[in-house]
Amino acid sequence: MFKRLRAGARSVGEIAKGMDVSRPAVSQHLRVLKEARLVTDRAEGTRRLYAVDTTGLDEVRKWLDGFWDETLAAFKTAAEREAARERTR
Amino acid sequence: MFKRLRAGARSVGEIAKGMDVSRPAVSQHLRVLKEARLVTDRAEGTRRLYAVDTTGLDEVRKWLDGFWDETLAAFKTAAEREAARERTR
DNA sequence: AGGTTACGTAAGCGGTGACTTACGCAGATC
DNA sequence: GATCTGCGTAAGTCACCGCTTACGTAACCT
Repeated sequence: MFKRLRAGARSVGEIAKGMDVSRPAVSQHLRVLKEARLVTDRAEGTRRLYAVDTTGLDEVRKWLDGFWDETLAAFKTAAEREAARERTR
Repeated sequence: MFKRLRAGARSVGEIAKGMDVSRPAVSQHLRVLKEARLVTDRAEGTRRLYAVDTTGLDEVRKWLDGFWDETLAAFKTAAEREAARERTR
């Protein structure tokens, strides 16, 4: 779903076509993506175009960066402490 | 769970203590983390120490980097195409 | 106005995943 | 050898998630 939207704005029907799920299922997915600020929607006639939303994307990116920083930092200190413990044996 | 392991090697009981799930539940989680190469385990007497595995961590990191590259690239070209379409109006 | 298209939403259902309890087993301690 | 500790695993239960079907609605068309 998200990979399809990366290529540009798409209508619900276009997204659903070619996927092995029904159109309402796609709508429901788009709703949670919208709530997560990962997509935006705008009406165009009877159709409804969805596109990726950079705001939520940036949030995810920042969160992940922080996660990696914390993980690597914690792992580094843990490794150093482990090495120190090894040395005093 | 993973955040606890970041601080260093922990036994199953230590991890389970303070969490709102039972010890067997923690064991099951650790099993899937182990299969995903995200943790390693070594026996120490009757206890079993778990620690983060950098190999699986690197794989995740690489996959995420590729995902972000693809996403941003696709989004960029989509935005440019959108801008061009706007200009010819 | 009537019909068609494209969509969202409610209702209902099945499968799956995460948990708990119960049990078995290896290692330590005496 | 007996017991205790720490753990993994099997079995069973339950809530939740994602899907489909059915229906209602707004915008376009003639």
